Amino acid sequence: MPLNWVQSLLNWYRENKRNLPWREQKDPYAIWVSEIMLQQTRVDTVLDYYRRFLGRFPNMASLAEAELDEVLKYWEGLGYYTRARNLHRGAGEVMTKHRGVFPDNHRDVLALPGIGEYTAGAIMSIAFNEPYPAIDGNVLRVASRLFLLEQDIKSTGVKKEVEGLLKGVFPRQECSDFTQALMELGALICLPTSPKCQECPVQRDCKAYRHNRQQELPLKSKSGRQKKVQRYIAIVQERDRVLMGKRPERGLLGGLWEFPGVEGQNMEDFRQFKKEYNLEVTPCEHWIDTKHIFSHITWDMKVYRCSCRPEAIRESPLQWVYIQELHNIAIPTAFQKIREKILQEKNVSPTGTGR
DNA sequence: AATTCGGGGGA
DNA sequence: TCCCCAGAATT
Repeated sequence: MPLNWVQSLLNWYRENKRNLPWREQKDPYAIWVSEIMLQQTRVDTVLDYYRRFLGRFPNMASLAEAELDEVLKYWEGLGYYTRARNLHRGAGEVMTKHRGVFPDNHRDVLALPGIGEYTAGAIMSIAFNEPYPAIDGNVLRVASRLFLLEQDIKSTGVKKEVEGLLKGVFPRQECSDFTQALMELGALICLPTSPKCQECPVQRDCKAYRHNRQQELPLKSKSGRQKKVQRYIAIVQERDRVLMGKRPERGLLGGLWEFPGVEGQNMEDFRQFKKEYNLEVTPCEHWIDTKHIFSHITWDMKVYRCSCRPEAIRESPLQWVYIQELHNIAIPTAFQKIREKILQEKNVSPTGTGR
């Protein structure tokens, strides 16, 4: 009697799984951190962040006691910064509501901030070995081919269908490996384009392969186009300090530091500084241009060295930041080039930065 | 149900 | 260029 596809998949996983740092133990805290980092983020990108983060915040208490700004600094460049905020807040909730012990039931796990259906399922199955499916992009792609699901995989109906199908076949003693095996198959074999069906452990059970339609699946609705926005940025320096602002907690790049700037069509929009920052600046020297591409927006940034009246700064929400401190605050990738140039200039000509 | 939210890698 | 990635929260 041939093995069913679940056993075949499990056998393949145990032979071929990658050695990843979050697979070296079953600590729910460490699994939690890894799952949050891996949301919409590739494994290769996460590896270094994960090691540094766990080195600094090795357990729930250390994370809960840390300052949010330091957590954001460790998240700098990783994107989706709400994840870091929710991770920090979640650690606080575990300390106060669960006596510092990560909850081991689905309801309480799902209630933590930043944890949705996928992450709750991942933690319950991987860390606690319980039969809760974790349906991510990989699993949806694998399932759409394995079961020949011909609807948009982003629809809630397909997710519910996959959830039901997986719950029906969960190997009760091997939930942890099963969840990870499905994702590993999607990451290594059942690729978005040109899947490696010849190496696939469940080829025999794959409906899409049987009908030679694996290239057509999964079906997915198209995403919108990206907008282009010009952004004028003012670099205001005096001696060894530079003017910066902290972005609001909510919204794009929430809670991170930025060089003051406004969106606009032309130079005249520098006047908007008065509205947005309660600050008047006089653009004087065009410094550099830089570009940053987000998922849906492209920032074309025109950067000017500026000056302003000292009293205007006191009335603005902006703050002077020592240039040395630029290393210690969280600045989004969009502004890294500007930061580097300021640091470079400071190091190269320590006496000649004044005008 | 549709948008928002980062950033990087690959076709 | 566009899509994709161990998605969640908001509207």
